[in-house]
Amino acid sequence: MDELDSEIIRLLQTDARQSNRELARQLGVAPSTCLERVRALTRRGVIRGYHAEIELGALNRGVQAMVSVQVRPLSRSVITTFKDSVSRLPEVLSVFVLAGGDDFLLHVTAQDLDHLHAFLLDRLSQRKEIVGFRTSVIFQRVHNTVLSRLPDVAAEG
Amino acid sequence: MDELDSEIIRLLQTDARQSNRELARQLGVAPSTCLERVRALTRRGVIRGYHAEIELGALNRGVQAMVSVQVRPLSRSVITTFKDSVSRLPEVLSVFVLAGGDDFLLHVTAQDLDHLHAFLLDRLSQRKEIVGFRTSVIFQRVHNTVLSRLPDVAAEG
DNA sequence: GTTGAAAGAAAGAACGA
DNA sequence: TCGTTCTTTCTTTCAAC
Repeated sequence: MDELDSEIIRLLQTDARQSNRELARQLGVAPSTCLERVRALTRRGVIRGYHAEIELGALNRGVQAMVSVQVRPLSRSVITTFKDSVSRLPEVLSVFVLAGGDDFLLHVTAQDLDHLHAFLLDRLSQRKEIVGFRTSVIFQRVHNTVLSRLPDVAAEG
Repeated sequence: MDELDSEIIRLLQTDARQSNRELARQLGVAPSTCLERVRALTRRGVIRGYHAEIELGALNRGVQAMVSVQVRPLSRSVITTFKDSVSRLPEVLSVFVLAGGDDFLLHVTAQDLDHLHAFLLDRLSQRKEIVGFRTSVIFQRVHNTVLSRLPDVAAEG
């Protein structure tokens, strides 16, 4: 992970569809060098994939919400089963397994508030392992799609 | 947004770097047709961009957390200023503006727990508009990178 | 809106430094 | 590890359907 790798990662996060030639031109290296670097990054698992970002409204997903969930018992099997089945629901964008007060946080989308409500009642309330959940509608989201490598220094204190 | 558009969106969410030819082949249409559809989707803002997905550990971001934040006063200027400045911090992946008990939810990353702690103390605790925040470390995340269009039907009830 | 053909551009592999 | 060259493949335009 030298400077060149970091730059490649930055450029591909910004625009994953630019050509290898264009990438090489911006980096000031030969296309073959660039291609080999990208392959090595992919082989090492640093680059996990390339995804188009789609406007949620166009996917009939005009409403977003965060749902914090508590389940019981807190056994491995209950957590795994809940995580796997909930992440397969089409409304669910992300499932976060948390430490602390809540066990899960679900980032969900729906066509509108009626559909969100129906999702909560039909898909969550029915589950026996859920002992409580709390829903917060999302007014707005700011998403950083380009992440830099954090400096590799020790924390203070 | 017909069936062909939906399929293009699905395929580009799965792999944004596949060639237009390959896309066309999978859809059973001519490459020129596919190219024109992709352009139209981009022009209409349905396709917002193409991003490489990078392994967070490679970016020195081995620890993730969710931070729920309450700010006061709840004025437009306080909310906007907070949202804008926090979203510019390198540790912050997403800022969610919420309805309900908490005002914001921050998805943050850090090199380790020490750095996360330092971030909370140095970047959040210092802010005068924050009247409280609660941090939950993320054990695990399941992320759906391919989203289908939700069915366009009325909710029950 | 969709297609196929043609020109130009890029990818991918081999090889050498 | 990097750059050059060459062959194959792809992108993109455009006239026609």
